Amino acid sequence: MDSEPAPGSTPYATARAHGHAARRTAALDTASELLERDGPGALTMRRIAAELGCSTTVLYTIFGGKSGIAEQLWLEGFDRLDRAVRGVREPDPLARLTGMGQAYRANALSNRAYYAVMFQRAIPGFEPSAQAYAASLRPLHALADAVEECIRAGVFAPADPMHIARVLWAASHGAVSLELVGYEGAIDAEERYECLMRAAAAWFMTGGGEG
Amino acid sequence: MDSEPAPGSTPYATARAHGHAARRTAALDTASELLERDGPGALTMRRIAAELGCSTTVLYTIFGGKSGIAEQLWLEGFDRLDRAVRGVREPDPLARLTGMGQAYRANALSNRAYYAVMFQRAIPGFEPSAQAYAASLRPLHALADAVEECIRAGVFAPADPMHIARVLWAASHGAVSLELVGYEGAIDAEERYECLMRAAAAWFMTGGGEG
DNA sequence: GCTGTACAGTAACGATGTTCTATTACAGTA
DNA sequence: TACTGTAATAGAACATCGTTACTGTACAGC
Repeated sequence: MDSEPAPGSTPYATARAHGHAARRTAALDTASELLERDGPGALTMRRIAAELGCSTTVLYTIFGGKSGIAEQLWLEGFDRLDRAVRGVREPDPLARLTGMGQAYRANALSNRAYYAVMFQRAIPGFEPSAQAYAASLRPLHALADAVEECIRAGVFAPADPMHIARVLWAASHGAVSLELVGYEGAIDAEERYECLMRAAAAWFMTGGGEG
Repeated sequence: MDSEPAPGSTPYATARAHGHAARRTAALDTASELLERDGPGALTMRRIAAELGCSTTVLYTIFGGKSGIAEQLWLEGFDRLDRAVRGVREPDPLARLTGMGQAYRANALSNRAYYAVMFQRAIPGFEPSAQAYAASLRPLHALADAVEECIRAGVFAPADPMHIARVLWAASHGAVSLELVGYEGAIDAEERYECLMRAAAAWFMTGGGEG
């Protein structure tokens, strides 16, 4: 889409001039588009290469293999989630926390394919590296920060913010996961989600987080 | 399920059907063993046939394809879950409900591969049929029954039992799902799980289920 | 014993991720 | 300018997957 080579220059020259970076981002853009448009099943090395106008060999030199591409998409998915969660700017701590919950669900619903890659092992052979895993914890830390402010504001009883954040994440994830799989009908999914969030929040207000 | 030719119940037809049924259960046993031993990735038509000592053609005549086998395993997974949940025989309604939650987690932990098939789309092309989906709701109804008794006993505030059951299931599923994926460390998984269950239960005791 | 049909085994087809091989395009030198 | 070396690429090949066409075979009914 960008990085049009100068007239007369060959692909080789372009790759060399811009380093692999341009080719790399172009490949990731293609993979991302393919993932969102046709789902994880359509994410094929040959298809990425075809849409990119090169052979699959290039993908192997850049990413090492399909797992390399999968990991980048995995990271992109968590980055989107992180931006969605951190984009909630409510001044009130509890409102921010519940807003983050809604942002979590909204992000999952509008990035279903990414969510499948992140949490449903949609790309068969892929397992995230420890490095990628560590990076994926950023949204959880954002949640924990909001929880900590709730505790400081006296809205939540004193407890380990990270513990509470993990519980809240698990609740959100469970509701959204079942909704995305199409389980138990999507009709009341939003109501169910908010009910679960309220339940968890109420519990931590009364100090249940300590037991 | 059916596949009985049925027109004219000649002894040969029934004998053939019996042989058919025997091969069918043998194939499912092999598939199940393969699934549990080597994971969903090892569930291959050729491999099932090899372990069974026949060609893949047989599997296609019996199950129609890999999706047919996947659906049987899917149903078996939900059947195990159902048996685990209904096996809780606590007389006290609330104790039974929390016991069911623990049974849910225990069943998932000891049937990881099945859980992956059921909730993580571990078999790429497989989508459960509407029939299978309906059958998979049995454990949810068991949960709803326990909830209803909690309401009748005055432990839970009056509300739609199915609604509460779904929320509880979502919470359980979220915690277990993250635990199975290896997310957020498995160290405090049990504590986290119980915390979430207590939070949800407490919420419905105070009548949060109506709002 | 013969015929027809339904099933099983073999081999093939298309597609996948991955790798091997040969070619090509460029940079640096004499 | 011509040569050499290196890096990247394309294309075909390999192993595997789900699936299916073809072929033989074994059994029920006459």
